[in-house]
Amino acid sequence: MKLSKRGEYGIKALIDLASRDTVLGAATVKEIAGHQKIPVKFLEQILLTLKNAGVLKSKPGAGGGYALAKPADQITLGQVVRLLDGPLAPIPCVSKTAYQPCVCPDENTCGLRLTMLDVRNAIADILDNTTLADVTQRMEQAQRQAARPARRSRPRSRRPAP
Amino acid sequence: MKLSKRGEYGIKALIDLASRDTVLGAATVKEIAGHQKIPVKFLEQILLTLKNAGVLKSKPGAGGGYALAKPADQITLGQVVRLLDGPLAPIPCVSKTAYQPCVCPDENTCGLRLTMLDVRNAIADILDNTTLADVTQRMEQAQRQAARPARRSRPRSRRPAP
DNA sequence: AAATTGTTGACTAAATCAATCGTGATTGTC
DNA sequence: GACAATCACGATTGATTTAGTCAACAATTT
Repeated sequence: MKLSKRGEYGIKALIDLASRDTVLGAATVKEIAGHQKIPVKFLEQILLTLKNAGVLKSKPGAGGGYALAKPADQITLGQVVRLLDGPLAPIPCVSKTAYQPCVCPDENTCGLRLTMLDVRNAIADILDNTTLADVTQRMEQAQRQAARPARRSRPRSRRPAP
Repeated sequence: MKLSKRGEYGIKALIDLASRDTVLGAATVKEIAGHQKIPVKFLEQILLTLKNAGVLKSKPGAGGGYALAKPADQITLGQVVRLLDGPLAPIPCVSKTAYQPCVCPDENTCGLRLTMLDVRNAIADILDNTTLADVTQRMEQAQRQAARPARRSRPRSRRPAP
């Protein structure tokens, strides 16, 4: 059930790009790699496939680099994970985008399939409804909460021990 | 985000065992492998680790085989997947059972982590609350529904074509 | 036009996962 | 007690994924 390094690095790079000032525009592979502790050459591969898929655009030459090809609220994590990591579904017979039949005699009564379908839907519900913009917004919110004293840890009245 | 073959085969084997008549008791590796189309030798490994973890018990020799070590409603898919496939969490820094710190400067404001934590919780909610008994029960229900004519496919009054 | 900076693509090495093979040890039956 | 069935274990092979390298190619700046 785990996300590959490819997917992890790809998302981190996209978040990095999305949380930059939009005016700054392009960032170089080296910058992102250094900032996010990602092996440079591996990141090149990843950004390249993201570019070929239309998620990123790049400008070669001096002063060039990578930038988002569309607004951050139009890029979902679901798209990205599927691109870099393959289908979200734990097993192919519950995938919507890369369905493959399995060997069981009847898919509609297969116990494994029924449960894994739930899992797939739960994952897809989250990732397909979370955009890069959502993520950066949530990060900023978390940073604001970290800055001011946390409300939850405020001491509250205690009951006397029984 | 995918389930390994090891996990898939393990769950299938357990479902197979759980849906047998409890009186029948043990089933042999060969039987299960044949029934579920699993390579015999691979299944041996899997059932062995399930036995060592206390999920299965085995009786060697003629007339022997594997059986559940405890009632089906006390075995959750979460346990099984973790045993055979490792932690449920997509990335180690959101795992409850196998937490590993990640490289990001602050885990509490890491965008990737925040989203993947949601995903982990969604997966765990399902798998840790689904027992083998739940699965077999659901299978029987699906079979009953498949047997009688489906209500949804009943022909209904059609509108005239425009 | 040359130098610099950066992308592109092909290729290789290491690690993990899936599956198989061979053999030993244990139990029940005749 | 001998035989057959079955689990137990270690080692090995092959495929896939991950990671990293090298050598070209493209555009911008001077």
